[in-house]
Amino acid sequence: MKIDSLEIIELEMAIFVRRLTSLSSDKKFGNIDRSAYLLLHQISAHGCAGVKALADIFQLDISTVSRQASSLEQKEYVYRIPDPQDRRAYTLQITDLGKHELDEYKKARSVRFKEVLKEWSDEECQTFAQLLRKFNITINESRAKEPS
Amino acid sequence: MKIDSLEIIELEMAIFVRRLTSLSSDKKFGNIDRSAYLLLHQISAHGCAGVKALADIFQLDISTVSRQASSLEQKEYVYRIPDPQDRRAYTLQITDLGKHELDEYKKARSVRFKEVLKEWSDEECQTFAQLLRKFNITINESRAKEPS
DNA sequence: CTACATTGTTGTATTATACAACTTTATAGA
DNA sequence: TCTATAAAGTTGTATAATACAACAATGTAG
Repeated sequence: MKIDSLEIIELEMAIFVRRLTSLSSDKKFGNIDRSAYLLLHQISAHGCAGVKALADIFQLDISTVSRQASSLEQKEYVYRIPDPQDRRAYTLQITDLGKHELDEYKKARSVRFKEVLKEWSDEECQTFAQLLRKFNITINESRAKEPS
Repeated sequence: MKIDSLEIIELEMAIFVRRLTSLSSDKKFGNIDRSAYLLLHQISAHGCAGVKALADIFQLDISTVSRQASSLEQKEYVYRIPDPQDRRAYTLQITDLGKHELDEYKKARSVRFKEVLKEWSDEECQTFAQLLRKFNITINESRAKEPS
């Protein structure tokens, strides 16, 4: 029944976050942490954006993203383009170095997941990938509808 | 192909952790956080255990678990039983109050997930639950084999 | 008996985060 | 047009979860 599944999901998600958190910090995979990864991925895949927009996307405080952006800028993984329309604002653009690091990081993570999932069948991996993606979309939608 | 799935999993997991982290802290669901929840669940479901054993299970530093345990003890969600064989050690036992709070917390989380997943079919929920559980078991095994 | 190992605690540092105060710039209302 | 308010970002400060190191008490093996 669906209720049973929900209870399993509820518990397993808590465990899952714990496991993934230690998996991620296990190896720092170079200079990038999960936050930086998501930021870099976002501007690399979906175009450059300002601090505010990124904070909205990731449901983080603007100040948090501001610091993450500074850190990325300091490492020269991104640079700022002033917004000609609005002199308060700017957008973050990924640099070649940033693209390179992002790629390396992705590769390192994929290697790790490949090893963890080496006994899983293709089908299981595909299904899991789809459901994870669907969950992320779902939770994003559900968040958008709610009184934040 | 499996490689493609792995790349999706790799990215979606990072997003997933971000989403879940903000989902969990969104509402503090009472007095319990994720760490406390996992600790309480562990000793409730799998019997009482000492700080060392719990740290091993969750891949946390002993000092971290020690503090979490103190915090739970202070809230009277657990109590300590000295180990008669080893006077350095003790085990943590859940109290009735602890059981109650654990239950409430589980319920609150389930309500939240139920809402997020309300449009999902029974089958999808079941499959997702199974794969999450399987992933947690897999990652646990893979960890055990490795040079920690 | 001595040396080493183990369980747990506590001090300290780090990291990711939020909130609040602030600056600069934009916009809307009188 | 002037003024009040809103918005984009930054920086100061606080908190929470974590790790590492130093330590105390106890156990174990040579």
